[in-house]
Amino acid sequence: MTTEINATAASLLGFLHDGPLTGWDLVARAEQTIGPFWSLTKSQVYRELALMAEHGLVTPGETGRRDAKPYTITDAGRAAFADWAARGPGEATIRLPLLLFVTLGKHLEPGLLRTVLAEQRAHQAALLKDYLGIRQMLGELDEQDPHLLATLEYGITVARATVRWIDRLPPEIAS
Amino acid sequence: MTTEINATAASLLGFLHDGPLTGWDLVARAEQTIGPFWSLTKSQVYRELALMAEHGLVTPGETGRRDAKPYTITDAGRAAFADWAARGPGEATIRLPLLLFVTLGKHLEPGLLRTVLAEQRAHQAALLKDYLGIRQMLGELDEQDPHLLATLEYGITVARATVRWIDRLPPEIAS
DNA sequence: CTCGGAGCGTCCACAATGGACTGTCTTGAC
DNA sequence: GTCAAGACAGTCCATTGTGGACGCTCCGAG
Repeated sequence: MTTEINATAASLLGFLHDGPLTGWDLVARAEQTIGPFWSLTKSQVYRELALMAEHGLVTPGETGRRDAKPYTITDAGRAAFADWAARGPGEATIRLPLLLFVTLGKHLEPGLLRTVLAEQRAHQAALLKDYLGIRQMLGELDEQDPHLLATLEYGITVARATVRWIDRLPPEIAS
Repeated sequence: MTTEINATAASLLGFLHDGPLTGWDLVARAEQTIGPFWSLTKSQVYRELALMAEHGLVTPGETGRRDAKPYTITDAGRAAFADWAARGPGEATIRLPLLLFVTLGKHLEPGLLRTVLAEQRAHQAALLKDYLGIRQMLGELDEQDPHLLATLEYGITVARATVRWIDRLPPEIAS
């Protein structure tokens, strides 16, 4: 009978499979790996770590420099993680204020939607450029974790698709 | 000095521009228009409606059949909406458990990721088919709100991109 | 040496989620 | 015609997620 954990806790346990990490590290790790596709806040991370420690899924180590407290995954933690994984990924949670702007376009000040779309296009293009840069770099360092690569690839795919979508919007919208 | 509202309240006010709606209607409306790109729960909607009524952004009408209580947007409500819109769309919130699965793939039972990806491919393909069906239907009814169309188009673009992404994943992942 | 900023964590108020629960009306099977 | 299933409409609560303020500790540039 393993402890039932939520997706947030599961993601932390996932990262802890690679070795002990502090809360701070975990936030950074998530940021670097799934970045925009898995939001995680400090508050959340520390809360879950404390809870998981209580349930024995994780054990805190000696606090080191600057109060850094590394957590190590336990066997129970690994079991809980496997258990969560077996239940499959849950529903996605998505809130895109940009799309809200688009669907409510009719009720916005004229021209506002146009401006916002232009900004977003620029933003997505910049993002895409970043991703491509990272991919290039990883290729040169011949870092080859296919899972990270695949996630990056998803970012590239979606950013590209978004830019193309904006470019093909009919003139009534890009008014 | 208009009341500062959050994105959720703003979305409700946006829909109310088209005429009075009950909380239930608002949930349905959101579902039909931005569907997967703007999550809204009942609890949230009723809470915001009550708050907005308190602030005079919205006025409740006579409760009709089955306790249905329609809300009408006020001038203050329209002002608050315009104000929110002028501040621009905020940050997107995204949590894709599928991507979490992919990046943590290394630590999953062998084969699990493969299964999950196959399911997701099917899911996205079905979604895409739905969207295309809706687009077709709207075309025939020559319903022509370009904003709704644009949102639909986004769904199509992303679903398609996702399917292609899955199809092109390297064999080490679709192991 | 010192002081500004990065590393590390706590805490809190507020927002969002999901589901249990309660009622009301409609409809269609019998 | 009735009555059960299920759509409509809303309340409430526990849990989860978000964002920022705050407070320490250390490092390094000047």
